[in-house]
Amino acid sequence: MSKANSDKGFSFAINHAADSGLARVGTISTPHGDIQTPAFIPVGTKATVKTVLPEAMENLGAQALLSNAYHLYLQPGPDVLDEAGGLGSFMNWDKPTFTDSGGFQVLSLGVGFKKVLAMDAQTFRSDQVIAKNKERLAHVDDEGVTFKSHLDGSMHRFTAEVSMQIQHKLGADIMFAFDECTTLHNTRPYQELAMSRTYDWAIRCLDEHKRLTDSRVGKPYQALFGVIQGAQYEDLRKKAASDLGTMSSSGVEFDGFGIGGALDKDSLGTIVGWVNSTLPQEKPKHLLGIGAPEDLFVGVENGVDTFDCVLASRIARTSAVYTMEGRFNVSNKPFIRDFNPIDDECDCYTCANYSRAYLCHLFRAKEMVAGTLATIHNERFIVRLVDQMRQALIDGTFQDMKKEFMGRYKHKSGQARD
RNA sequence: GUGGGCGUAGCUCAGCUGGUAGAGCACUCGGUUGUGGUCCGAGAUGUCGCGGGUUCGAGCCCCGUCGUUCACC
Repeated sequence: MSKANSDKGFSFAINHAADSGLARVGTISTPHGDIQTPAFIPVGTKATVKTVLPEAMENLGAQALLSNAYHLYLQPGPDVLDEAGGLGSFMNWDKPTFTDSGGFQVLSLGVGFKKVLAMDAQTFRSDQVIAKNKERLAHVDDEGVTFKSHLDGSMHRFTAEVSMQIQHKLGADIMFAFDECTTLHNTRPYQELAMSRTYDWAIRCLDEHKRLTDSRVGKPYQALFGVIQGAQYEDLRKKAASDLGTMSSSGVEFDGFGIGGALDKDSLGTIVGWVNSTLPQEKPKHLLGIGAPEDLFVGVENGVDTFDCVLASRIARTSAVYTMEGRFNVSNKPFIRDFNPIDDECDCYTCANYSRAYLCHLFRAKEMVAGTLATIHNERFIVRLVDQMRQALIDGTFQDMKKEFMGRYKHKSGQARD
């Protein structure tokens, strides 16, 4: 049992460590309540999980939500959320909240290509991830990032200080340091350059965080997580983890850590293992942007405590749904007359009340509740899967559970049943 | 009744001076990992209204015919 930072209203306790390896079960305590880890944190980028009401997110077991500083800065602006009493109050969510720094978005939405967080080698080779006639909208320098708004083209600039100021106004319980997210396309020298910037920005985030924490008297404590970069390189990842793991500035250190950047899907576990075995064991680790079922197992067994990912909700909006047998597109023709639930092993609201045929109809008719019902299902599926991993860790059956799941879960399935 | 226009993929239409057909949407199926409810990718689809003729060759030219539409009586 270890506990860190319990005097500030934020703490992390490890309740159970796996017999071997990095996996553990813990509790993150925040001013807005606890998060039992490992946990999947659904994403509500613009202060809403797209298509779903906060009550529904609570009912499906979400312990916290993650929003984004870049998006909320552009619209409606951090002052509005500050006046509203913070992100949670604004969106009627009284449980814990996270905000991402915007470091990823100023680049991924602007620099000219889609960032890819985890990819297989085949995808990497294809040209679909390469810029295609897109205007370069962002410029990175040692001080920060200058970028154009994707909404109206206006110019803006984020620095470590700006990101911290925005995130303090947004008021989430857990914030992330401003970092430079690279891709697998970047050269090793560029990765080193970006990592050294992220290091400098991490110090500046701690300094600004300390200044803002002291100046915003009476506000609930907001925790700050440093972000580990270093791409696919073992020495860079371990150096980043070592540097940020021991970093202290203005008398404060990071409350936890995010693992970011480009990750080859096949080496996800290896990279996360390098990082988590180097970082201080007693602090929580968040794996940024990863959430495919098979990747969650790999993350958990390599010591990840929390995840966030848009995948479940994004694919839900275009009709892809998860089941224990694999994922499939419920809008496909075979499901027009399939009156079974999406997954009859699922305990979600959608599966309890609606059929594949109904969802198939809603998607084909382009009705908005299609996205709502599919998102509720997919978010429940992923939240529950990680909850089950947590229980399996406690029971000492994690590897059995993983083997059983991976044996059944096929990426392509979707046979209609009668 | 007379004159003109138009009949090409399920829909709306492109097809230059003749070389056996394309687009968008729809449809079928993939994809989407710190969210631009977007987008990307792949695929299927035609007796070019019908019947003759000219030509080596006709969706394109000629004749007839059917349908449709407009104008004028």
